[in-house]
Amino acid sequence: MTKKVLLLDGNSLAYRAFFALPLLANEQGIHTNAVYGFTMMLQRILDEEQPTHMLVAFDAGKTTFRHETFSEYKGGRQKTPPELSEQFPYLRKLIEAYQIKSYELPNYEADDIIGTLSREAEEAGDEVIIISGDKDLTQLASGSTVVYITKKGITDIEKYTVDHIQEKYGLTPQQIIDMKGLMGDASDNIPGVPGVGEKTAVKLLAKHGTVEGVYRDIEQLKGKLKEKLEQNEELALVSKQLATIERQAPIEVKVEDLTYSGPDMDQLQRIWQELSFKSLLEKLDAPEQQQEQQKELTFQVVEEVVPEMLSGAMAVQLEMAGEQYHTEPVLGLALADANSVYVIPPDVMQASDILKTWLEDGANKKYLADSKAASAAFHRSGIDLEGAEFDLMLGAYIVNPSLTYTDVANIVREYGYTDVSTNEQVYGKGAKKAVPFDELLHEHIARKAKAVWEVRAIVESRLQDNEQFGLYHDLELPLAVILGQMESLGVRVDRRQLEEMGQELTAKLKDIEAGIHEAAGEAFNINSPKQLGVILFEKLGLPAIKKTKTGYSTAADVLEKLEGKHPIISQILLYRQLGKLLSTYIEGLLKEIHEDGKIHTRFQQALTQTGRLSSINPNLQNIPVRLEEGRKIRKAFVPSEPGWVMVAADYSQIELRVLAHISGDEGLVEAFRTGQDIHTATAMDVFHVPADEVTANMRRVAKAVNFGIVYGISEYGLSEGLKISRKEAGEFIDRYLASFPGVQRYMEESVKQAKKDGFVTTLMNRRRYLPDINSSNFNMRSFAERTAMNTPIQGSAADIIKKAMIDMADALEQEGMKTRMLLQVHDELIFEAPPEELEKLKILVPKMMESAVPLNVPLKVDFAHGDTWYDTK
DNA sequence: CTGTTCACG
DNA sequence: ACGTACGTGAACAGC
Repeated sequence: MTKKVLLLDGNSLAYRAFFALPLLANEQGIHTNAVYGFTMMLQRILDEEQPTHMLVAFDAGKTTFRHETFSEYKGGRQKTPPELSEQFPYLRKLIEAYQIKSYELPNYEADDIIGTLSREAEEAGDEVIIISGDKDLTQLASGSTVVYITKKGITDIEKYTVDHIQEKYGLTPQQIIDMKGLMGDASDNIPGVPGVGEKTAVKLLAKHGTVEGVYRDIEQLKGKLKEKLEQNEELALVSKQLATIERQAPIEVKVEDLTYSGPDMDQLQRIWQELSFKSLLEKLDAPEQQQEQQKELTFQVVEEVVPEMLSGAMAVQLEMAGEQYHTEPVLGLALADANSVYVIPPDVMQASDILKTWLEDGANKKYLADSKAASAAFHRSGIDLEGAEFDLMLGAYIVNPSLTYTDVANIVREYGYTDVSTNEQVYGKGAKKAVPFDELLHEHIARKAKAVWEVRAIVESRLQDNEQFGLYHDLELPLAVILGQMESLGVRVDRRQLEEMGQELTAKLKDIEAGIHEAAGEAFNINSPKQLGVILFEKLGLPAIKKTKTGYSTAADVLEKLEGKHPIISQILLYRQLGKLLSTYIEGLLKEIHEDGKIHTRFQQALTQTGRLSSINPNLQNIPVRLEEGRKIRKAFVPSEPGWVMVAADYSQIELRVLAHISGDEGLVEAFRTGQDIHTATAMDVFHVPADEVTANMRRVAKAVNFGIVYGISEYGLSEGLKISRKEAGEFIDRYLASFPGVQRYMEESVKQAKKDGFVTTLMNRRRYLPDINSSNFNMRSFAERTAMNTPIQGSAADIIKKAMIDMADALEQEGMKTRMLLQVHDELIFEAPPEELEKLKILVPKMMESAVPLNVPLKVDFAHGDTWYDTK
């Protein structure tokens, strides 16, 4: 029988896991992230691969035979952080519990052990999988050996087969060694040839095969490259030698000794407990045991609500089986305080005036898991909830927006409370999802209410500690009420209008489709990038510009570059554009119109990492506007009262104004204070010309640079945005930062703050944690750095419009106006209004929005109205 | 259930 | 050298 042999690079994987995950710790304060990451990876591999033989190889000691060749090998490496060193004993114990063999050999590295064993296994005709975080190991790939290299994260894996290496580098596995020889490896301090990087190395090897081949043919080369190669021949050969994995190490283990037959479950459970791997333990002993672990809870299912049950402050859990709280049936209501828990079935709830009165009295404080969902659902039953004093989801979101807030059980677990089951445990998932029998359901609702009651104080104290209580209590909490009202009110949509547009579009699409099929010479699915790729790049022979993971890219920017090369391209672009309108906006929106003729979106208030809202079922924050054909969709969004008008008010350049404020950059502040066109002003400074000499192109460039600045600029990003070279993009950035030194300072400070504190903040002290900011992985770190620059800007803008919404809602009520706020689209607010209020609104709306938060530059709001949303321009 | 594409700010 | 602009949601194809 052939064996399936798994060889793991213990040190490399532990390092990867350590840097990929935030610093977790168990109850004794021992850090566990590396062991945890290793475990997750291991579990996944065991599930997927089901090996018959396994070994974890470790490096032994500091020096190896390679140091005899090159004493600086792996020199300049940072010392292993103590937070990681302390985890190695646990890692060993864990491997022991899995009953996996481990091995190390003085003077050799883990690579060499793996190299030697994989050779033996191959010779015996066995299948081998090598797992490491180090790409060096890919040199071991062969017909029967695949090398898995962890990608960002730890459970994500890239599989290096011979073919994959060929495709990715155009090299054989053996040539990986030659590549390392030429380009070196900074992390192992292998020098390589100075000035030769991956690109050059690959080019050379494609032509000359090996390092030796390059030097054999050295006379064919010329210029700088030849010079560099000649000067460093010795270095190249030594580097190659260093990069070569020893496949004949004097190891004492044999492949036959590595049999794997599963973990010792008792031992595994013990070590997981020691490390506090709760989620893994749960998986281990299924839901039954989890139920048993919960503390007993007494609750009373009531047939009638009596005043004695109701106190001045209670947790209120209104249970629905799904997320769509605008339509989802109510399954029951639970009330909890320190002394008692009551569960009220839906019919009892509906019938009780006592309960309705209590819920509508703001003097009674309610603590809820999701106040917006509850009040929207109560609203359907004719109950106007008042006095929502605590919202678990919002509180937890403000403490840390990076977690997902969909389930009470998962939220309260973050705060150490475990006496409640997850929705999945109670309702099941996928096809098996169902409402359970009453006893189970009632207990679940009761436990949720109790959990909210118990956890409230902890969440609030965390908010206080972080100086975020104000943000939570005075911004997000009142906003939830307003959003709930906006959602319940809904937006009126003209069904007929959409249907007519749909018919036109359908006819047009049919014509275009026929034209495309004719041009292609066959019928195919234009919506399938795979089929389309074959037609364009194989059948029609157009040049493939970009590739995706799965094949040719056919994205719009690629197709645009091909326009003019073949008439089919512009037809495809048009087909895509109109197809999107039909399926997403015509058919999609029609499906979302409720019986009242309105669309009731849901604003997610605890989702984005920056503090913005998002809109779902449907998304009303991405209704087309940039292209006229799409913009017409907005004609279907109409006032819900006859004769009323739609009103739109949007902030002009809010993000750049926020940047001016928080950076304090004098030039930027001055430009806004004097009311200049900001892109023109930027162009003047960047190109050193007076206003009347700024050309349209200069302004276009300045605008793109401004965009880039807000996003956390990178040369590459700007070069893509402007379709110019990276070098030119870099020059624009340098000139911008020289012109606006305050902005440069802000960028540096943001990154510095993130590195020091682990998070960045907005104007109102919203936080975003950036665990990757000190990552050793360039990509992850760069991403985190751009995020550190962007989040305070985008997030502060979100803070401002949220405050404006609260002020605006207050003002409308104060003034006793009929106007209704309907939608928020990040920097604009949409209303419907009776015409007689228009004159007043023209003053009031900009005033409230502009004064929401005082900045050191003015905020500016543009106001428009019309018969439909389309006409508010 | 994931990847690609495309709509918005 | 690395391979990206920041933040979202929905439809569709193809496993």
